[in-house]
Amino acid sequence: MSGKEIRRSMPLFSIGTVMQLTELSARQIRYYEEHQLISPARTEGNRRLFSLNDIDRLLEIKDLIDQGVNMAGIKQLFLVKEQHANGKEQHETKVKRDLTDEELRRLLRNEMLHAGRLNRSSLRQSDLSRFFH
Amino acid sequence: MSGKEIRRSMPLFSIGTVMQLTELSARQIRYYEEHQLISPARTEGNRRLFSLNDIDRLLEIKDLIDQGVNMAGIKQLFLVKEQHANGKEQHETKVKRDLTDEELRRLLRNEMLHAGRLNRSSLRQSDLSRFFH
DNA sequence: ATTCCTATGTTAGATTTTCTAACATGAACT
DNA sequence: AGTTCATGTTAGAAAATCTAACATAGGAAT
Repeated sequence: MSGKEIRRSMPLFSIGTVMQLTELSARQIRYYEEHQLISPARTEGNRRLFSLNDIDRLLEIKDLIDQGVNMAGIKQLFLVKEQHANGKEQHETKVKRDLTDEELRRLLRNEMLHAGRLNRSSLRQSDLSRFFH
Repeated sequence: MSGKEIRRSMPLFSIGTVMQLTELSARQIRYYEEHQLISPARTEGNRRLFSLNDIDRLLEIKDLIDQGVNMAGIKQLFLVKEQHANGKEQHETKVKRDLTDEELRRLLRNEMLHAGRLNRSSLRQSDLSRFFH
């Protein structure tokens, strides 16, 4: 169903509402956007408008940060996840082509440590979905 | 499920969002509140915060207004509906006790004319629910 | 131990959004 | 012609949000 996707990506929530829903500060939310972990829509007057997907992402981010993953790690995890969702097979090579050795090591360690967590994070993701209907 | 009720009554949306979702003007929304057709929550700073239920109600109101029902009529219809939902049997007598003859006639006519519509309105009501997963 | 970096807090000033209250108005009714 | 209803419009105030800048605790690197 593509309609579902549309609904979930519809910009509906102000940052104030999102703060309460996620228990993140405005500063944190903006910082995560600055690091391109989310890309909320904007009103004509430049105020952020968040979708359900944005909120799910923020909850995932919160989770990952609790487990010690940093911005770069989260970004890569999202990339991997996206590629996985798209059923691309060459992701291993493609994703990691432009990483330094250092980053690569850190990433692999994170993937090891938190492989199981990621799935839990997906469950957590549905927490918010369950809020609706 | 009472959890569902809680979710649907959670104050989440600013008036700007609701305006777009319902295609009603701020003036209209406030006017309907003034006539107690909705009772949105408020932030600490007194801004309105609407729930999914509020939005469903607004869509119903819009529908009824399109069919020529006025504020008083809509209020009574909501009362009847509520009573019906609560499985009260004496609603016929109780609800209409304090209506003038005139109002009663108008109400009955509306109920006749729009009995089928009201159900459609209930379908319409789920339009928005479908927005969320 | 010092320095650097990361994630977050805090503050300031500007801009947008929303609020209430008041006045205006066309349509329908009396 | 005068009312009432539903809505538009305007004005001024207050709240929410924005960006940018500076501050800082805790870890990481040197």
